[in-house]
Amino acid sequence: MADEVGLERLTLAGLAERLGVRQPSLYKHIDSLAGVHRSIAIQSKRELGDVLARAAVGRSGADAICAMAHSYRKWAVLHPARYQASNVMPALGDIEDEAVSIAAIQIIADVLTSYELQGDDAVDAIRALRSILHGFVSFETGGGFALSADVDRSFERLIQGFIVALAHWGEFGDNDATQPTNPASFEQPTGTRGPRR
Amino acid sequence: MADEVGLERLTLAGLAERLGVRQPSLYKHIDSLAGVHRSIAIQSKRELGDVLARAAVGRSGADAICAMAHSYRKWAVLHPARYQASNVMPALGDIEDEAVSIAAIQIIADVLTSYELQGDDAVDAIRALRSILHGFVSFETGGGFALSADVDRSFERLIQGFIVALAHWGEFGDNDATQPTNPASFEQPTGTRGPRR
DNA sequence: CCCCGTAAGCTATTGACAATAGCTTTTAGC
DNA sequence: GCTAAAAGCTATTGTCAATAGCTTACGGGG
Repeated sequence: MADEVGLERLTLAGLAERLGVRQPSLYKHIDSLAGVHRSIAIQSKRELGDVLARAAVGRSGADAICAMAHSYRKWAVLHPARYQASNVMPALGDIEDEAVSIAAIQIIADVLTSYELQGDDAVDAIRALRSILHGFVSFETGGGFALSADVDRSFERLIQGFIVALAHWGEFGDNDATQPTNPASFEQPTGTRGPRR
Repeated sequence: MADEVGLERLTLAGLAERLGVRQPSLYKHIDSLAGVHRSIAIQSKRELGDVLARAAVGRSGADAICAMAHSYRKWAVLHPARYQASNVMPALGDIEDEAVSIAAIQIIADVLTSYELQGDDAVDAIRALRSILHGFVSFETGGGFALSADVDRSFERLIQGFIVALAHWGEFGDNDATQPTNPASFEQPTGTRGPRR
């Protein structure tokens, strides 16, 4: 229902109607609307993480980045509301949500390991890749690319550009790559922090 | 108020209270909540466009891209709700909204003209730059960059990476740059299309 | 077979909020 | 000072989330 009508127009009234049930009856199965949003977010993060992991298996380097990027985009376009939900930050102290959030981001981080970036260099690369993917997909799913020019081609270009930039990654920035590694572990999704259920 | 409480928690009830007025009195000045959102969006797009234009004046090439990117990010971080509003797509046929949307995107396009990209090559570059900026800023304003690593540095890295990729722009993609130019003219913001007031 | 506990549904109601109708007060220009 | 527009108000409606409290369907153990 979220993917059909949009996350913000997912109402309990409408959901109950679809289920052939009165609205208060839903509360035998859910906590609140916020709880539903949280469930969708967690499920979506898990799904996206799985999709990305499956895309990257058996690949490395630029090949892995490419495969993952295309899977990311495809999944997001197919499930726009779920994609949106996957970018909602966990509520403070929501351990389960935090876990799946980190897990999904870790997949992206892992794909970059073959470039053997250290410390902040790696953090920068992960942030860059996440930004690129999210930015492009946001515009695409939101209808922000109105021109007739081939969107597939634009995306391919963007990814190839990132791979080129990665090859030169050490050449710009202050290059004080002295921090510990495993840098992705605690980055988070974006968006307003989810309510505490 | 939007920047303080968030765009989605901007209520007419709350707005009226801040103004020391009863909620229905607001309708002497506004059409609807959707109309308020539209006004915020239009004003925000205009503001962002002006900020970008001011940043790029007197510069060209990588210098202009850099200056514009940093102004973009700074404005977005200072006015998160307005930034969000600036990415809402105009309602179908909303000429004024469409005009300011295109104008803002045109600034970004203009900054890339010194690279003399033709047709789809230029469209790809504009889409790439918009994606990069929007993706990064979305994560930053949404708290998506949780690690302690320097966010300024990550952003600088991302922009430098894009500039490097731009220098190699002809080397990847199908390179069928045969379409007419002025490619930004009708791209649009992202997000769900705004309601018809 | 019945009893009982639980799961799942229902009606009624409340409170927040957007929106409209219709009336009254302010205020600015002549 | 008069008048008309601007700006405010109360009262009300409709949608939606949420809670309270009751009823029904069902399955396992005595």
